[in-house]
Amino acid sequence: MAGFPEPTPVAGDVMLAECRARAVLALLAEKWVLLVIEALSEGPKRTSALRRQIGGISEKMLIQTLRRLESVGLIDRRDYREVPPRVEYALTERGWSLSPVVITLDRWVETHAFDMLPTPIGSTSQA
Amino acid sequence: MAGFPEPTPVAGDVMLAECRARAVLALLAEKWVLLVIEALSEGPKRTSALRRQIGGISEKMLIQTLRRLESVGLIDRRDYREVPPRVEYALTERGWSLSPVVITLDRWVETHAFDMLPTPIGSTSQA
DNA sequence: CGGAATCCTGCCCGATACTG
DNA sequence: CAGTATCGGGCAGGATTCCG
Repeated sequence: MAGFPEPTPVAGDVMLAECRARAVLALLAEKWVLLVIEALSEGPKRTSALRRQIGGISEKMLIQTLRRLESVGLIDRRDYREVPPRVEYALTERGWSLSPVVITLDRWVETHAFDMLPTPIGSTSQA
Repeated sequence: MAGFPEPTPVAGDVMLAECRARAVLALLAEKWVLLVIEALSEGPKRTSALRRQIGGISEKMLIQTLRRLESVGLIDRRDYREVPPRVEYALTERGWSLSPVVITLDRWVETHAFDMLPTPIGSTSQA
C-alpha cells in the first residue's frame, strides 16, 4: 500500500515549530521586552520617553531590545531625519495583537506581586 | 502647618510595588517557568512526567524552577513518601489564576512564531 | 538626541556524578 | 524516581566612551 509518502515530516515540522515557539518565547522573556511592549501599548514613543517611562534600563539595553522587537516585526521604527535626531517607535499590527496579552500578564503581576514576595525591607504598608 | 505627616511614603511604596512587580515578572520570564506552568495547567504531574512533557529541560533546572514557583505560592508539592519516591506538583489557587494568562500567551506565540523568525534550516513546509 | 562599539563581570544553565 | 552538589562555558546585560 502506498500509504506512507513521507517518513516523519510532520513530526519534524512540529519540532521545528516548537523550536521557533521556544525562541519567540525566549525573546519575549528577555529582561526588558515586556516592559517595552507595555510602554508602547500606550502609543508611539520617542527613545528618551521610553527610557524615562521604563526606568532603570540602560541606553544599550533599550536599543538592543527595540532592535530585536523590530527584527521580528513587533514594532516599527520611524526616523524623522531631523536634527537633533528624532526617532519614534510604535507597535506594528502584530505588536498590537500581542499587547493585550502582555497587558493582561502585567496586570496579573501587579495584582499579585505583593503577596508573592517577602517584604523587601522597611515597607511602610505593614499589616 | 502640620500638613505633611509623611515625607514621600506613597511614592516610596509605589517604587517598592514596582520593584516587586519587576521581580515577579523576572521570575515568570525565567527560561522554563512558562513551560512548566503551561504543563501543570493540564493537572498535577509527577516530576518525570514534567520532564518528558517539556523536553529539553535538565533535571536540575526543572527542580530549580519548581522550587521557585513553590516559593512564591504558584505551585504545591505533594510528597507521597513512598519508595520508590513519588512526588507530584500542582498549581495552587494562585497558580490557576495565572495559568489562563500563560496559556493565552503561549497560544499567541504558537500562532505567530512561524512568521516571526527566519526559517531555521530545511523546513519542509516551504512557500 | 539617538545610537554604535568596546570592555568586563555575574550568573544562568547545562553536563556530570552522587545520594536515598 | 526524586533530589543535591559541583564545575565550567557562554552570554546577558551593565558601565563607559565616542559618533552623526
